Amino acid sequence: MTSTPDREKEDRGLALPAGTRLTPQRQAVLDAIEATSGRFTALELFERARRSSPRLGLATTYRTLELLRQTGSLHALSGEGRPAYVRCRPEHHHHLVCLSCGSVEDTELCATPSQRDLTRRHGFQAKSHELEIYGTCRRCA
Amino acid sequence: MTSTPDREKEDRGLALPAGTRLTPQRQAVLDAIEATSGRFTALELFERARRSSPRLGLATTYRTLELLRQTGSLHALSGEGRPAYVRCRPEHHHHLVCLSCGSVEDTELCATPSQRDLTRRHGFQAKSHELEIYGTCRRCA
DNA sequence: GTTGAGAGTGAGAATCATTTTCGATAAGCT
DNA sequence: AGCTTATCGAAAATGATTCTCACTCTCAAC
Repeated sequence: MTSTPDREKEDRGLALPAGTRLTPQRQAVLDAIEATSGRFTALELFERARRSSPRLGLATTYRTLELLRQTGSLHALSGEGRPAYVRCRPEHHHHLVCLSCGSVEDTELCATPSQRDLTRRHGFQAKSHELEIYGTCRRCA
Repeated sequence: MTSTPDREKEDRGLALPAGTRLTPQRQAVLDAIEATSGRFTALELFERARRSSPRLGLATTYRTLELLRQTGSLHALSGEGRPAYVRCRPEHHHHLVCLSCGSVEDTELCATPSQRDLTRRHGFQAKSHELEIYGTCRRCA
């Protein structure tokens, strides 16, 4: 049944860190994320996950969110407004944030200043970067 | 004395929104920001500003931070660790965040996906963007 | 100089998100 | 079974920020 033992914890892209267990509670949180589109708050997620796992605790929800964040399956939106989370791809990507409806979309499109310019102008050695583009999404246009 | 009446509220780059008053309390907060290098928390700023304006309230400090944020003179760092703020230029710019010492530097260097690609791939109309580059700064290299 | 409207204020309470604590459970290993 | 460790839920604790409210200040109009 287990094609790749190491990957048993993956749930269509939502991955927990290696060495952690996929418990029923965590599964309930993963399912709740699957069932949600766009951004969500920790509390919203908790309430949704609780429908399928009534004894789920808020702390476990936060703990699971943190695990998912570690694997890059989740991104915490910190800017304007209340804190929120969005599901995202573990691979390199950026975010298109709609100022009208608040939806967040992943994009592979990427551009950054060259390392050469960074070194020359700032003596800075880049390791990673995050780009958020604000504007109007297709539906709100 | 006032070369440009409209600019009286500017304090070497730290600008309050038009129509707001530069009160002694706000001046104390601005001075405290001037006297600080790198990132600072709201509470640190409050305590420093309070030295020159002992009756200053924490709420006023937050209110002033928000005003400065509105004009782009200040950036709220939300990512890793405790919330903090950094002074920055009101003009368009991005941030170089040192993963070693936590310092934040402004840069004019900028690059984003083209509007053409955004439209074609996502139907997204970009209005603004924010880029944070993580890595190692000159001093920590 | 008085006045009135509205911006601005401090103190403390309230809110909100998140983390910690701790005793109880469950799972995995031997 | 017996031991070890991960995980859990509930509740308290924490930390940052915002709100409330009564009071003060500024400034233009009288």
